[in-house]
Amino acid sequence: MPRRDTKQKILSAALKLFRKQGFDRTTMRQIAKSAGTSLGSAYYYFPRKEALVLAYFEDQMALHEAGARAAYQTTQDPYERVLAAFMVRLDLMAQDQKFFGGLLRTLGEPDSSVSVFSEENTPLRRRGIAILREALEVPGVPEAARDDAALMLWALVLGMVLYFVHDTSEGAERTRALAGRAVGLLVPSLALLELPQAQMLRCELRSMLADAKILPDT
Amino acid sequence: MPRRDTKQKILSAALKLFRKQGFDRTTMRQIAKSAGTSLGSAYYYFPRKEALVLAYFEDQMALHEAGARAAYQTTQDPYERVLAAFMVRLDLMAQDQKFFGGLLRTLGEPDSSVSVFSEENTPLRRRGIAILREALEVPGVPEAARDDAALMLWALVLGMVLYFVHDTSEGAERTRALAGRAVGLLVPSLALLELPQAQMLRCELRSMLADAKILPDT
DNA sequence: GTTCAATATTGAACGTGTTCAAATCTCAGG
DNA sequence: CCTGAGATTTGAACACGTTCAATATTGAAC
Repeated sequence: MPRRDTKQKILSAALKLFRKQGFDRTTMRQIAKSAGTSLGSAYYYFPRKEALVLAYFEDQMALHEAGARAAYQTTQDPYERVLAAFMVRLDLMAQDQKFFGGLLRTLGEPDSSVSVFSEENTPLRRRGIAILREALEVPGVPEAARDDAALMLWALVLGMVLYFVHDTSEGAERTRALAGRAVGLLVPSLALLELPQAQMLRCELRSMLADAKILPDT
Repeated sequence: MPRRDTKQKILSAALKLFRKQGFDRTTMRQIAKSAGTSLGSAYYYFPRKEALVLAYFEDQMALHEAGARAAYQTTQDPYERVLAAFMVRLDLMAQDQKFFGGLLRTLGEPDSSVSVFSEENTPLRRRGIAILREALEVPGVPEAARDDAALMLWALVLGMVLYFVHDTSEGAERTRALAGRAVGLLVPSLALLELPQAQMLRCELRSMLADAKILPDT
């Protein structure tokens, strides 16, 4: 336990305020004060306001991985495994609807260090894709299709997050239902990716996404 | 021609500056000055900085519609028609890569009047979906699937825009190629939407997107 | 020309994200 | 204990998005 736990205090304070007031209505000054530190100190640890949300998202990744892996132990059905990964993600975000939009603010900033799509955050994307790929490591999914399927599922998770921040239903039940249906549509189609006709598309998709720095170079 | 054309002057000045400097690096003060008006005046016409990009996007919609319809005259092939709609969109955006991220900044703000997903901008979304649906009004596409297919294609356009702002290739050639491939994959699959099994999914998708205010209520 | 309601313009001011030089703290080494 | 390098904290200041009360303009009606 480090003597000075400032970074964690700031993040905790931020999350509490974000949950209560939302991203935009929470000021960095409030966060610093609530954390018992200065405004400059908050910026020392988090370069931008959005970085707070991103840091939280990163912290959650470990929980997501653990939760998903626990669920993977219970079933070999690809649909159920993928759905479990989606639901764990949603469970983790349950209290966070008011401020997860903050994560989306930087989507269109190719060079920003706090964009999910930035080069800096390649490891984060890699992990997000990897945990979904693990769901597909079962007999029902062709080996050759797993990488591309994981990528598609990752994009779908992003779409789900976008939908989630707009969802006004109790317990985000609409998001859950939609995710369930989307997964139910997509997962059985994975076999199509193994077809020879899809081969060229798959290679091109991967290379293009890598070039746009969305995917790690392979 | 109105005596005072301030709104248009501000928008023109903004676009010129955005193209040169990008969205974030262009200040409202610069825009107002360049338009020969005051900062407050700029805000009189555009409630937020992002509203400038949105207004431009709206203006482009008419051009998009015209361009797409012209292309639709030349072919009855659904793939070609849909692809044409996508390419017209990209042509219109060609000079705008540096600032189209500004349009994405508000994606995660459900209540913001300048979000593409906001209730205020339902007509805009409706038009975007409608022009794509027009592409599908040909014999090769089942009538029952056209609405849902148009919706999916609209989501794909959004994904394309997201990819576009990250694309570093000359003339956004990568975006073009990816769009071509994606359309080539999706359009032939439209027949699947007519299957009885897809019926329930389609109804549920529509109702959910409507409830999240992403789709117009029907 | 005058009047008046509606519209448009203005610029000072505010709030907030962010910056940064100065000061302080920490800890390992002597 | 002292020293010094590196890390951390600080708060004043800056820039910019945004606001808003006061003022000016416009155009229709008389």
